[in-house]
Amino acid sequence: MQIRQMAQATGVDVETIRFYEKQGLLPAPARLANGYRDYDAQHLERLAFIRHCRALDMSLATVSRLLGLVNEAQAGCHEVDDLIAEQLARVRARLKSMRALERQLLQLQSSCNGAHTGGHCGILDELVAAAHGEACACHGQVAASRG
Amino acid sequence: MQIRQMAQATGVDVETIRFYEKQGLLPAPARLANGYRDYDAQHLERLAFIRHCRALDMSLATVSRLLGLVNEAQAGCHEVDDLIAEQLARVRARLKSMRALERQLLQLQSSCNGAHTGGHCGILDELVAAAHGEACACHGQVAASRG
DNA sequence: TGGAAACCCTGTAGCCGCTACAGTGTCAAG
DNA sequence: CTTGACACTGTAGCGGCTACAGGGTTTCCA
Repeated sequence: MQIRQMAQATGVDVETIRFYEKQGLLPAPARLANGYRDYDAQHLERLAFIRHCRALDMSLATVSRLLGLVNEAQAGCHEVDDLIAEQLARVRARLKSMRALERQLLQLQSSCNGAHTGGHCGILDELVAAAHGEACACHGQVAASRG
Repeated sequence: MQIRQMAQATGVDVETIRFYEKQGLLPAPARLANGYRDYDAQHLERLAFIRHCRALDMSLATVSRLLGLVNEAQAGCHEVDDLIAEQLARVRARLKSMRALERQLLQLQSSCNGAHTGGHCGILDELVAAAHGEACACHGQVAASRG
């Protein structure tokens, strides 16, 4: 199975597959006589596993740890629990700050008085005022970050 | 006002301030005889504005556009509206996918049967099965992305 | 006067997870 | 024999910082 077939079967970009190999997430496959990569079913499964974990927004480092645990089966079961719990915690932390963001943006949006033809823009006024520290709901607030 | 004082006044890292200057978000300040940067109140205000927008998770490109509109006042009012609305849309899209993620992780967590001493790890089994495409709730799901 | 600590400067490299080339080789069809 | 689609390697770019290296300046204390 050549790289394009792997790509089509999993929906993963060809370059991304090579990238995963370079990163040590996918083992280097056999090569055909012409030097082309030749994948088997195990590679396919592993790639699908990686993408599933990535869909759960795990970092490649986390996926890598998880892949290491797959082979140990029950030995690493507690660790698997922990990894998932950590991931959930990260997702929840981001959710929390995203909800705060949404609230703030809504508030900002409502500060537009709709009178676009004269006077000042309410949103800009709010933003500038906030920059001054007056009436600012979000100082000290940290925006959602990747974990 | 030297760079450290700016940093302390705004809670922004010194290196980040220089970075903003390099990116064209902060105008280059005057220099003292020894070559040190010498900021004034306008820089302080602008930096605070930038940080406020960043706290709302806007990209530096968006902040830049917004800064351009500040000077035009009412002329760019519609554009300000649009920028905020776009930002809100981005935040909401991410919120949506984050909520999906949370659900999936919870489901995964509950699939651990708690019997860590024998048999298989339920979470790993689920992940592997999902990689096969069986019982997978998240294929085609795109994880939260930065916008 | 001398030396250490704390600051300033510039420039560059690293982080993450890709993505997008450039430059080259290989293969199948017309 | 050419065209086009694929394959390969290697490197640079994205965003938003962060962290150096390698230098200069200022301040303080002995």
